[in-house]
Amino acid sequence: MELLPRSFYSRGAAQVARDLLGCYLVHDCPEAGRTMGRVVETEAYLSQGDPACHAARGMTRRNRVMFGPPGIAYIYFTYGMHYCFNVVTTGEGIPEAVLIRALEPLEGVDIMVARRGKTKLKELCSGPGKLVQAMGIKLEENESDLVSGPIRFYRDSASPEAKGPREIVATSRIGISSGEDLPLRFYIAGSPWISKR
DNA sequence: GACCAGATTGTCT
DNA sequence: GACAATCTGGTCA
Repeated sequence: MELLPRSFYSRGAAQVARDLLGCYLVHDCPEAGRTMGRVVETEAYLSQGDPACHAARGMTRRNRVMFGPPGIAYIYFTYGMHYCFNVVTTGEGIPEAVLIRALEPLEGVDIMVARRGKTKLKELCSGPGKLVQAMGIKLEENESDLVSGPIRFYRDSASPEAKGPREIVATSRIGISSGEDLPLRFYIAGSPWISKR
């Protein structure tokens, strides 16, 4: 397992979104322990020509993290009860991010079950709000460093099969009311762990 | 399975 | 005051 370096995030959000598929998201929680999942679904939000991006109308208190350096967590609250976990990409002053939409649960499944109150494995991480709850990611971890903080991404450097997913599908994003035409949602073809077909 | 309404509150105009 | 990068549990088939 190899920690993704800062340079991984210093690229355009669409490229990072594709390359994160098949990587491993790890959260080391001091209280509950470690949880880990494999990224199977992502969405990119761009700084240019993307009305659905939070930063499309300039910097605000909520989205200011997107304007900072890449490799930082952007976590926000929405719909009055859910959180979404994003990765800031590209470069300082260029507000782009990748939303993590679904994971295949791998480690600490018992912890995820307890946090989610669901026993079906497919109900643990098959959606952006669900995986935040299952992984125990908290709003306080907004702006934390993905290279040195409690939330990190790894890739499997050993197995050639795990170097990348077999096939990536690009479709329109989910849950937005503008920019629906852009093919910026990516998932691993045939994965049973994604949020929707 | 598909479709739909309701929950619930921070953020921005 | 409107709306949100969602989830859940209900109905109907």
